[in-house]
Amino acid sequence: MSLQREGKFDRILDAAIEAIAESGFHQCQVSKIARLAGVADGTIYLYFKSKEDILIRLFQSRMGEFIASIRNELEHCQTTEARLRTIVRTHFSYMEHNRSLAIVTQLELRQPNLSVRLAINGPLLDYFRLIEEVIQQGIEREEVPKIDVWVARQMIFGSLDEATTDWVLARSPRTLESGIEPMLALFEGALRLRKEYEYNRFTPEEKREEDGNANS
Amino acid sequence: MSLQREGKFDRILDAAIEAIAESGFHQCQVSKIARLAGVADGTIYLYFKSKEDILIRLFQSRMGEFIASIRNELEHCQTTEARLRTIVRTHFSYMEHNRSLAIVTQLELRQPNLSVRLAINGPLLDYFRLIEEVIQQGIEREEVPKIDVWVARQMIFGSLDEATTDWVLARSPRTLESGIEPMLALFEGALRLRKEYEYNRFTPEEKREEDGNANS
Amino acid sequence: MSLQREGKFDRILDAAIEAIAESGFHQCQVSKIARLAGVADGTIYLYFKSKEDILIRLFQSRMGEFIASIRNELEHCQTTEARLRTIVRTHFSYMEHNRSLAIVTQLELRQPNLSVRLAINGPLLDYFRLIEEVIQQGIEREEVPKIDVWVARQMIFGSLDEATTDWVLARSPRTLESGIEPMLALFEGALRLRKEYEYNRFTPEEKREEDGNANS
Amino acid sequence: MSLQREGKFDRILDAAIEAIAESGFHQCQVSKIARLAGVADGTIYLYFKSKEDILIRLFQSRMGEFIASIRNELEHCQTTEARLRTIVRTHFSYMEHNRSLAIVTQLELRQPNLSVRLAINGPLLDYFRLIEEVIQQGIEREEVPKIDVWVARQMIFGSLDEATTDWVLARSPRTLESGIEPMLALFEGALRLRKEYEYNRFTPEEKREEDGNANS
DNA sequence: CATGAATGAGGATTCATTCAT
DNA sequence: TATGAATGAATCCTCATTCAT
Repeated sequence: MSLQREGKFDRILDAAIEAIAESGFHQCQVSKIARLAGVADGTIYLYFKSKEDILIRLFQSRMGEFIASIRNELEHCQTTEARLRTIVRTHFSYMEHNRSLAIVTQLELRQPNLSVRLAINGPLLDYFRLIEEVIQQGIEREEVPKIDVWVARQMIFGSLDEATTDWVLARSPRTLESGIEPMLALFEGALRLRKEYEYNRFTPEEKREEDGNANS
Repeated sequence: MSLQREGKFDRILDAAIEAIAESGFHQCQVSKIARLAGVADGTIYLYFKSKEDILIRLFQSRMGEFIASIRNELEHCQTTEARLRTIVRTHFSYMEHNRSLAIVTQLELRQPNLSVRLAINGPLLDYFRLIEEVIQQGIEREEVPKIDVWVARQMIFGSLDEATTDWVLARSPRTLESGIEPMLALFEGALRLRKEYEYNRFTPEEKREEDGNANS
Repeated sequence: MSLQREGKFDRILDAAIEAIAESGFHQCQVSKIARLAGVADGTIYLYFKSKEDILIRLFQSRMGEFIASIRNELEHCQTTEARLRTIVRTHFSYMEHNRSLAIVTQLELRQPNLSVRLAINGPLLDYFRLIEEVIQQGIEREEVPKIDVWVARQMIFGSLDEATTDWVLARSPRTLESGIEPMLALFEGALRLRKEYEYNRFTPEEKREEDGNANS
Repeated sequence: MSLQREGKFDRILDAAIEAIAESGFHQCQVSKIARLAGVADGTIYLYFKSKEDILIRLFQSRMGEFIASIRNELEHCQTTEARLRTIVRTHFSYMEHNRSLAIVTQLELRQPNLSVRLAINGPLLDYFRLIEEVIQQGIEREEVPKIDVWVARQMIFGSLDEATTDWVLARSPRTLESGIEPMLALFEGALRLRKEYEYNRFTPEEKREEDGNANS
């Protein structure tokens, strides 16, 4: 029963992503989502409080997965460089492999609507915190000089977000993933990242390990 | 006559900025803008094609001014560092001194609506081009290594935009202008900016000049 | 379900006839029709595409019934005289017994609006064809000399229509039905109708039969 | 001055006929009429009370001319046949030579609007009276049996009107004037018109005179 | 007389949401 | 749980008319 519930919940969420990506949140009627999900209009309201709630829960659910998967990958990273690389790579490839979701995230979720913004804030602040932790850790590990963590986070998230929006709007014909290395290089410069091998040149085993991660 | 026309055009635009910033574009009735501007509802439509057209022309007009003023200031800059500083400083202080406009720009203009996006694209691409020109010039002047100009622009604009949105949403209690120096430091690192005095250490007079500019 | 649907469709149509006859099509708000029909405003749009569509479907529906009932009565007529009488009598009595509909038909449906005219044309041409068939048949049966069928139809329909409009506008205090016999006499003269008894004076049984029909 | 006044009055009227015929009364903005007439919007209101007043005065003016010209021609007619012929011929050829006016008369003037109808009624009743007089005179001169004058007028006007509307709507490819003779034949039959030569076969001079008129 | 910029009333329609079944 | 027919709130825009010049 609960499984069936979740089945329908996710079916509606998936239908919503496609429908909203296709026609936009306002243009997309609840009845279209219902049709795509194979349920009656009224059934939507057994799982979601409102149309807006679909958008919010959609973001919370997918963004939660996204952050969890980054956190998981970060576990295996030894260096700040590797951590940054993980963030950039995961951000770009996740978006590139979920274009409909990216459209919703980059365009439709930018609703000037207060309640949407507030609800979105939660997962977004989680992501911000994650980025800030990586920077903070870099500072503590002395890979990064004492910089303004808040502003650095703005830079990192803002850059990733802008690149993703550019790609969604097809402002350039490039793939999103082709931006990983150049973006990473900028971040490393911005953070004055001292690479492991630069100061740890006598512990080549660490370096190798890290290289492996970096190239994966 | 034409003067009066322009007077009314701008009065409506100013009224729209306040009204939209206060209640949001969709929630804000045309009659509210008319009331604020001190004209009849119908008069709006002598100057604008539609409610949406107000939003579009608003952005085009104010963003045009903004870009023109940056371009003007850039004329007087001798170094890439000074140019970057001009961009960051002008961006942040313009927004901080026009909070209602910033709200409209950062929140209301992010309409997922296609025709709005298309109309907004023009001035936005102008701004992108301006940033890219600064970077390109830096490369040509060998102040900046050969980097990916497109991605660097994404970083710079994305960072400024995210910082502005953070400030508008009051995600932090900081002023926007307090972010100028830290953000600039990040950009300089990202671009591996070779400062004038580093390689021109024998022409200290230039350095002083540039410093003066930077502190203005 | 479908029965309820039809029930509501007709209730809206009846409400529309009353409301439009009372205040005119343009003056009559959709919400007034909804109120009269006992449904919500939005419900109207489950059954009709637009306010104009109500007017069109109204004519198609009622004019369809009207033509069908004439066609049905014509089946039992043996002579052209009887057929003409059926047309005149049915036209006048139908209108006289449905004054609101007549008002809509004679006044409101004369919208100079193209899409209304086009939609109305269908049933109207049906009626024209019906009249022309009666005349043509009269010619073939040699009750009527070879006249211009098209012009004869114009005369018959034009006369009936004008008389109905006169009555609707109360240009005379007469009842519409009091015009049946005089109008019929004119038509018979116009068509030089050779009455049955004139050339069939030796088959009085036919005459009687036809008289019976004519007076029914 | 008064001449100039009339000049402008008529220019506006002519502009209105073209504009209304082209786009319909409701679709045709006052400013379009003003542009066509070469005057400012406000000037219209120096000559007409309202937009509706244009329509009304237009009909009164042109219909007045039309009726006057028929009355004038009727003066020279000796027989009812000649008079009927004059009415049919003048009606059809006037309309055929003034198509824009015909469009306005047959379509746009059929406004379900009460004040328009009332104002139109005047000239229309004049025309009705004119027709009725011809019939009445026919009865008095014993060219026509004692028939219902009111209904006969309905038939005559209704037929002419319907034929004109058919032509305006291009329901048939025929010219309007090709309907003169067939229509006249129908009217003569309807009125049981005793032609002069039938009962005056001993006064051939009258007959000749009338023939001449009839063929003109 | 002439202008034309300014006025402001007025209503069809959509679609998220409900609730009887 | 699931349905889907019914609900009804909420607003942009047009354009005839005015009146200061």
